[in-house]
Amino acid sequence: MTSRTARKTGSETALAPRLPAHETIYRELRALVLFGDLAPGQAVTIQGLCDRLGAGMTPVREALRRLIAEGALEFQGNRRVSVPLLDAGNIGELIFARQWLDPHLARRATERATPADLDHLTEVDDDLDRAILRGDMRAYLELNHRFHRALYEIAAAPILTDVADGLWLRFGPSLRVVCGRVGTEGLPDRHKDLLAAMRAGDTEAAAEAIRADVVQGMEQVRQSLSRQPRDD
Amino acid sequence: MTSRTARKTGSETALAPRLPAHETIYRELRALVLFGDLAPGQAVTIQGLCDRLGAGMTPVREALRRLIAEGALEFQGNRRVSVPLLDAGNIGELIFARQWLDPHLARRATERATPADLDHLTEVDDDLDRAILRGDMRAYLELNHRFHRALYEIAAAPILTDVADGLWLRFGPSLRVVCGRVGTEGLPDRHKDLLAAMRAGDTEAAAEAIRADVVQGMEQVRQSLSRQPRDD
DNA sequence: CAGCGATAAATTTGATCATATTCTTGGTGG
DNA sequence: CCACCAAGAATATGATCAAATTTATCGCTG
Repeated sequence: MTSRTARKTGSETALAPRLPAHETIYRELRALVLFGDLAPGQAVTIQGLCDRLGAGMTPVREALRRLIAEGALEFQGNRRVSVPLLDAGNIGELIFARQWLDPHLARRATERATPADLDHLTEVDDDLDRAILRGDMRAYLELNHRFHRALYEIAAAPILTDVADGLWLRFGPSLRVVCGRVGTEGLPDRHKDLLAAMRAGDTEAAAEAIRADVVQGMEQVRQSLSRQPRDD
Repeated sequence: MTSRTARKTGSETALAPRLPAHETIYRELRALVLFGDLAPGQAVTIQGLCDRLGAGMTPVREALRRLIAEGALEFQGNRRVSVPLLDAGNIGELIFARQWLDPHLARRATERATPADLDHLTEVDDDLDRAILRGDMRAYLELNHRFHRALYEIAAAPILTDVADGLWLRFGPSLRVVCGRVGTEGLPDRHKDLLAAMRAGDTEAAAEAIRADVVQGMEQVRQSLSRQPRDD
């Protein structure tokens, strides 16, 4: 990669290596969508985001295009951009896709995981448990995402990981809504089973554990959505 | 998705659709990638595209962001954007994904297809046959894509269709390279089997037909790629 | 004296902004 | 109730600034 930092004058400002503005905006907006700070159906305007994020409009426009392309936002009318509202059919598609993708990535991850990888996963899952006990929903959402992301990383399948990331962006907002209704009790956590299977090198058990985790979570979304499809 | 027709303008007449520039640029660039006019590994610059397409840089930038988000282009360094070069692992991922996605969409399409849908598919496939006989590779690529696209449309699963579109964008350039070596003979065309199964309403036969078609085509790509992974 | 390497300048490219133009929309008056 | 006008939002242009790559020159060494 671009490890050419030694070239310049010795001013290493720690963690601010001049990240482009559109990249920053993109990540902020992505987090806003992924963790439900923007509710499904909520409309956004370019200029509104310029104010909210204190940025020029060009970077905001580029970030929006990117998120629209990834399915995180929807280009509704000629004028409106909003967070997509999922119907039962959409949820069905997402369940189907994840039910296939996540187990496959879990199998690959099980085959390739190093002890350090397993330690890292365990660490994230411990944080996750603490967040659930604390009742901290936002932390739960972030850590649950981080756990699955870490699994994808281990699987080392860049294209499938991209696809999985896109799916997360699509059901993220709805997941937040569901958690708002259900609370942190009863949240799916088959991660212990998964970790045990991975440590034992049992690929099929790992795949089944993640499948159960995914299906349980997504079915909650489906039921919650069908019970009350519109909610502002 | 792209339902941006003029709503109530008095003078639409299909002459000046006033399509936004970034949308036009996006479609041109997308076609360039999808049908192999940009070879894998080829680098593009924003300003180069501004010249090539005779457009301002803002629309080009937005179109590029979109294509990068869809995986059609790769954001290599801090400065380079290029068509991704696929390795054997990437091809494996794509084969796996399509082997799951396309049959599923074919099943749904078989259940939902109207006679008019079947007629349309048959028509496209006839054009496809003529293109193969003619040895017209570019037409083959476009019509093959259009055939699968039409199948996706019938399946009426917007999210999965988006995912499938993304996969096409990723292997499109390599497909062109392969066809350049193989020629139009020996190209996969299990479309007849698929159409027969769909007419009979046999969902499983349809799924198997499309699976065979996909796997045969993708395996050709894999073999061609592994035989000569680097080619400038 | 020639070749190699490094540094510095120059050119090319990318990122951002301010601004103009167009299109939608909503309100008002006939 | 329809048409026209005004306001606001989004699109698109060009200029400007910053960064990186490339090239050329200079010094050092063999």
